[in-house]
Amino acid sequence: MQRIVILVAPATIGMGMASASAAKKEASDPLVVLEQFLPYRLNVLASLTSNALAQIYAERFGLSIPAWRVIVTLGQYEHRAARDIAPDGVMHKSTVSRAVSSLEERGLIVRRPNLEDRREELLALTDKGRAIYEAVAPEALAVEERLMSVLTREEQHTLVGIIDKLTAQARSLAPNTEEENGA
Amino acid sequence: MQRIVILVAPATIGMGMASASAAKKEASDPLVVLEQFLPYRLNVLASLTSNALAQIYAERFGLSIPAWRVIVTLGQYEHRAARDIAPDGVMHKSTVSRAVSSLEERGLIVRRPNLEDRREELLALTDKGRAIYEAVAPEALAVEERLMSVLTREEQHTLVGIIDKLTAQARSLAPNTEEENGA
DNA sequence: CACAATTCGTTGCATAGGCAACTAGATCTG
DNA sequence: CAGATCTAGTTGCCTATGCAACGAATTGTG
Repeated sequence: MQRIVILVAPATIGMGMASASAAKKEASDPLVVLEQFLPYRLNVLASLTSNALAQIYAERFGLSIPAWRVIVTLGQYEHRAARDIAPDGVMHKSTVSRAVSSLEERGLIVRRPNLEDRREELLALTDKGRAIYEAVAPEALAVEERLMSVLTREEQHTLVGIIDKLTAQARSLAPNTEEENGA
Repeated sequence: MQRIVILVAPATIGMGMASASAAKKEASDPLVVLEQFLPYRLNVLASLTSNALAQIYAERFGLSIPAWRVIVTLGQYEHRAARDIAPDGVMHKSTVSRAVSSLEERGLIVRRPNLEDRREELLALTDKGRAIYEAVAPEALAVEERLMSVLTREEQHTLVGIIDKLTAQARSLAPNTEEENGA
């Protein structure tokens, strides 16, 4: 089912607002139309998407989104320090720290001090953690698959390039903190 | 010295990734590569984008993102009930309620009981509120403009269609309540 | 008309997560 | 080597916000 956005042409200036339907009347000259504002649309899409996933992570595997990101990263790289969990600094280090603690308590990952640099600890999945990883990953991929299935091959390909470009640009527009900037 | 964030732009699986640390060995067969996982990428992009905007809203105008959404909606529709603020149910009603209270306290909007249905209240910008709207809206549009400027015309056009499709699909994948956070 | 069900909006509660201060360890400067 | 500076990770604090219960008003059903 397609959601239809009806675009109403700007109303004439000076129309009375007496009737009840006035509540939905457009202003004379809206500067911004929220439903067309790209950052808003991106947020709506991202939220819907991660909510669908978060539901799976939480209900079926007891994982928060930060925890999922730790798990999947450790499935990807056998050993990682906490600071390398969110490669692009998307998660605040305190968020990672708490996710790691919680996963360790549940016995899904282990921390081993790095003898070459004792500030950091190397993380790795336990067997139990790997089992969860192997159970949740296909489900996550299936959701991604179902999402993308509404796009043509060409659109899928284009989208990846667009996201690359926009992400790089968005990064340059947020001149913020350089490091573990939360996002 | 300064930590360098390495941006890998192309979507192709990175092999020659110049890594700073030795602990980046890839696992034998990662099921999911986080940096290529679409929902993750969408979240990163949406977060970066709304962070850039949130900074403007907050620092220059003292507005939270929910407050901005209320303001821009009232700039678009002269009178609206609170429940129609987030047309697609992206904001939880309690979030809207709190944003509305805060904006009213600051004298940026007024609430008027709807005599035809006294459960709801109609909201409207005050002059002060409209002034802020007229100041912040162009800035928001400028950010959107700068974001989109890295895309070709065709990509821009394609993107809108893609977001429409993906949003509709994401909605159908999250059958339950459609409340959402934002940013 | 009475009463159940629904809707709008508010609020108490609990939790997530950003921020900043802190500890411990490493690195850089002289 | 000593002190300054930087980095990894933790934690207290605080705000934002989802949830659910609630009151008030409306609508639907008999």
